[in-house]
Amino acid sequence: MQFRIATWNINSVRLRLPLVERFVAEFAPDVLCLQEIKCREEDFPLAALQQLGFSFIEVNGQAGYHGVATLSRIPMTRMSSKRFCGADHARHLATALTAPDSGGVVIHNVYIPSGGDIPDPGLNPKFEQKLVYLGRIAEWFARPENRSERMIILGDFNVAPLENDVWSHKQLLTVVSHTPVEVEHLEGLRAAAGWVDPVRLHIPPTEKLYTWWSYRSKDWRASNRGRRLDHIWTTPSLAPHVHRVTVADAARDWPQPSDHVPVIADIAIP
DNA sequence: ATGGTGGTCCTACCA
Repeated sequence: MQFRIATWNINSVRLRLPLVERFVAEFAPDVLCLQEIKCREEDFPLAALQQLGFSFIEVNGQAGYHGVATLSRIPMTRMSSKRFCGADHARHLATALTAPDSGGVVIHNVYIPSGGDIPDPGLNPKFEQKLVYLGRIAEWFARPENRSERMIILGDFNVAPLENDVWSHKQLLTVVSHTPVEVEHLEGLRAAAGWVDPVRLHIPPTEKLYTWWSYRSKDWRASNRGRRLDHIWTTPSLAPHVHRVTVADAARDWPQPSDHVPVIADIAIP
């Protein structure tokens, strides 16, 4: 079985429902993981998204901020929604594909805290919370009972780990999202389950690659001061079966865009 | 060096 999975920080699913519809029409994902839906479950545009063919939809939402949702055309069940940093934030949703030929793939859709402006956990509680979140989610995946052979973790990680994941490694070393301490914490999460980054297997680390461009620039493509904040990782056994990856950067030019663009992986389940 | 934009939901807070 082959399927296409995508992650997209949508920055309000209600406001940008037309963009989700356009993305689905143009890119036909079988599984779509959204972050920053910014609504409660009861306000989620369920019927409109079911009409796009997603018969299986799970939502972990809250009013106004954060929130994640996982939509699937393939049979899928909800597993859990953890609060890794203690705060009452809707930032995680685990589901599992249940179709017999889907390999029982477990999908962790995450929205890691942004971390505020000052990269010092002593001065900035938001930065501390980000590091705590990364530490706790790593601890969770380090426990064998929380792992399985075929897993995907994807979402807005709010960390650009590699030098070519940002427009200027040197200038962003002290900017939240690319500081060494965040990169170390993200590496802790990666190592906890032996996660592989198949996006960088397909697009080599020597190439610049971004998934986010700030709203605060006149011409995002001309200035191109982007960062790769959105990621799709798989367990080692799944990584060789990711046969294509796409960053749908055209979506950054759609009307009233999100500041993030979708990242897509095509996976053939062995 | 600074301020630049955008979403939620009514006043700041968050990104």
